[in-house]
Amino acid sequence: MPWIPRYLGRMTETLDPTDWAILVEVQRDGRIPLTELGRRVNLSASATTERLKRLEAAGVISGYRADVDLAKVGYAVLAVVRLKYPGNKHDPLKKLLQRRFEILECLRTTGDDCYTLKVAAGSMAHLEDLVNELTEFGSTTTNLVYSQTQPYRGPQTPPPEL
Amino acid sequence: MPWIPRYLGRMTETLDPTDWAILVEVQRDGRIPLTELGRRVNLSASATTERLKRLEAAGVISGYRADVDLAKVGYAVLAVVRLKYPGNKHDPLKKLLQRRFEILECLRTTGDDCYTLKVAAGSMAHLEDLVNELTEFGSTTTNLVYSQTQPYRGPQTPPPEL
DNA sequence: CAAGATACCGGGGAATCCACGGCATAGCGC
DNA sequence: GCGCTATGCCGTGGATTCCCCGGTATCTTG
Repeated sequence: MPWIPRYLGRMTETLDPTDWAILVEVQRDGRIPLTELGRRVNLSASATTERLKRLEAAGVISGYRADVDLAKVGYAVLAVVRLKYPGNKHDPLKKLLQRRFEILECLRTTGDDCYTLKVAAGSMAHLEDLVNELTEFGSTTTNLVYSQTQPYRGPQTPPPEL
Repeated sequence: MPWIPRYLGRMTETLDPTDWAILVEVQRDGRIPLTELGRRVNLSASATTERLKRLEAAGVISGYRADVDLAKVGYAVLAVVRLKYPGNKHDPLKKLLQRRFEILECLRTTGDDCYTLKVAAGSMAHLEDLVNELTEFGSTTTNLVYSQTQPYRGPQTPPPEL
């Protein structure tokens, strides 16, 4: 293992292959015991613990989350809504995000549509009600999701040098 | 607490307010100890364990994941790419998903653009390289992400009756 | 070469997880 | 009403895991 100095708190961290192996495993199973994790990455439990703590302290791992099946809890409809947002009063939208938990994700982007939202609804009527409220902000474009060809996965390797 | 019969293995589960409280907590912190979780939802540790196991067995909780900060591991650029996909040979795209881990998510949707992808890149040159490869399948529309106004969050309440 | 820093290992006490049996209540059949 | 069963909750250990400690090897620095 080459010696690589670590400088914490920086924008981008210096991660060696073992760190990446740890990240891959904890992204796959966030509740894996540290002894098992150590076995997977060929390290003792205590060394694995130190690396994991460092990754958490540096903010590389920002937290652990349980993954909930939307359909199983009653959200049968998933949709992507793009919102063309005239003007620059963005506070009302933030208010809406705090009230409407059906909005699962909201990305501000370049291009004609200022925001791209991922929303979940229990029925088409529910989705219509939600889009109605969004349309008060600007024009919307809604696409229903057939299936998640690739459910969200985190980064698995460092980005290539380009 | 009202008595509610439970039927596992169905498309949608019957969840009472305590189940939802558990879901909210484990989505916020997937590594919370069961004793602490029980305290939050006013239940003993063993009762909490049984409910959690049931939710896992029923597939309501599909797994636990560590959340990795993309910028901290070198992915400075996040983008939404919409892909207009002529024809119906979808296998090559699946191959690409297995090879290109920069594609974090892929949704098949209704509308003019068949697929909506979320991709991460280390630089604009890297993103260009990636979009070039996607353009071989069909025409693409790329929007860079300024910021995640609302990072992904799971469902917090049952859907309203509409 | 000595001093400091980094990364790893191993050990032992504390906390957690897990499986068991017991208790209370709701629904069901008689 | 009266048993019987099923469900949900609790409490108790025994096994596992976590967490903090000191010790060692290697590399950097002066």
